[in-house]
Amino acid sequence: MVRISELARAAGVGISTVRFYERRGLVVPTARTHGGYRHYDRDALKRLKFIRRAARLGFTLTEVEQLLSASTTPDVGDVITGKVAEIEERLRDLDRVRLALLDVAENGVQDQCPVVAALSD
Amino acid sequence: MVRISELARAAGVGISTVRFYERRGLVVPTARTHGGYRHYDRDALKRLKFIRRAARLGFTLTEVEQLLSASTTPDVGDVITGKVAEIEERLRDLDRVRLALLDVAENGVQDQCPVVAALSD
DNA sequence: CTTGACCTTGCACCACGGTGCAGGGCGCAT
DNA sequence: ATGCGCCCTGCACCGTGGTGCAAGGTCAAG
Repeated sequence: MVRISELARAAGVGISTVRFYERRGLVVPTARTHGGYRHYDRDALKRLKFIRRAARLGFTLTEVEQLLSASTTPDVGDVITGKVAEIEERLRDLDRVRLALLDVAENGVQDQCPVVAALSD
Repeated sequence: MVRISELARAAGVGISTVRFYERRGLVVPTARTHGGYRHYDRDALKRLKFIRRAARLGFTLTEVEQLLSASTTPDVGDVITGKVAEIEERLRDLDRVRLALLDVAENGVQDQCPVVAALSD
């Protein structure tokens, strides 16, 4: 059980950010002391790190919430099917950018910019 | 050569957004009429679509700028090497989330949430 | 039982990425 | 040359995702 400052430092985020995520329902303290201090277990750190990385991948906090709830909702299937399809599209797009960049690195630019072409259809 | 409204509609964005991207240097009109009207060629549409999709992938507009400039800067190599590495990390993370979701769909949640576990180390 | 570090809430502020409006000009068909 | 619709610039505003501050309370060591 750690206090908020320790949790925040471990996850590389600010204390205010942890509290902000709590308001959004994403990371809830396991317990509070008599005086109101938040206390977190080891899972909280995992959730925090997950949120940060998912957000970096372009998911909104609302989407992150859906991802987190995917494993606790009764009808898991629907949420997951949609999210997986979404993710697969992103994977395709990301990989196209990657390949286009490598193409530019190797062959230079021929007629039109391959990076732009990668995502423009 | 099309006017701004036609370009915007074709890309599925607002006119103000096109002008906003222009201020950021991302999409510049090919020409202006005597009276100041913007005119765009076919490439502009490709760039616009690229920007939108790259942004959806979690790239900031500054990063999008770097991606677009990757093919026109003199020392292409450095930019690209960094960007490709970045992208590969995202690909890994995204794919972990995808696999975790599929795992939940098939096996349900065992002890700890696999989706969280996917990105928490 | 005091002291200093850390915590609480509430609220204000910030940057990013747009979005919309006002006041005025352009361009083309009639 | 007169409409009508579209365009121009400048500026103000918005939602999202945080970040910081003030005023006060808590916790643990000494």
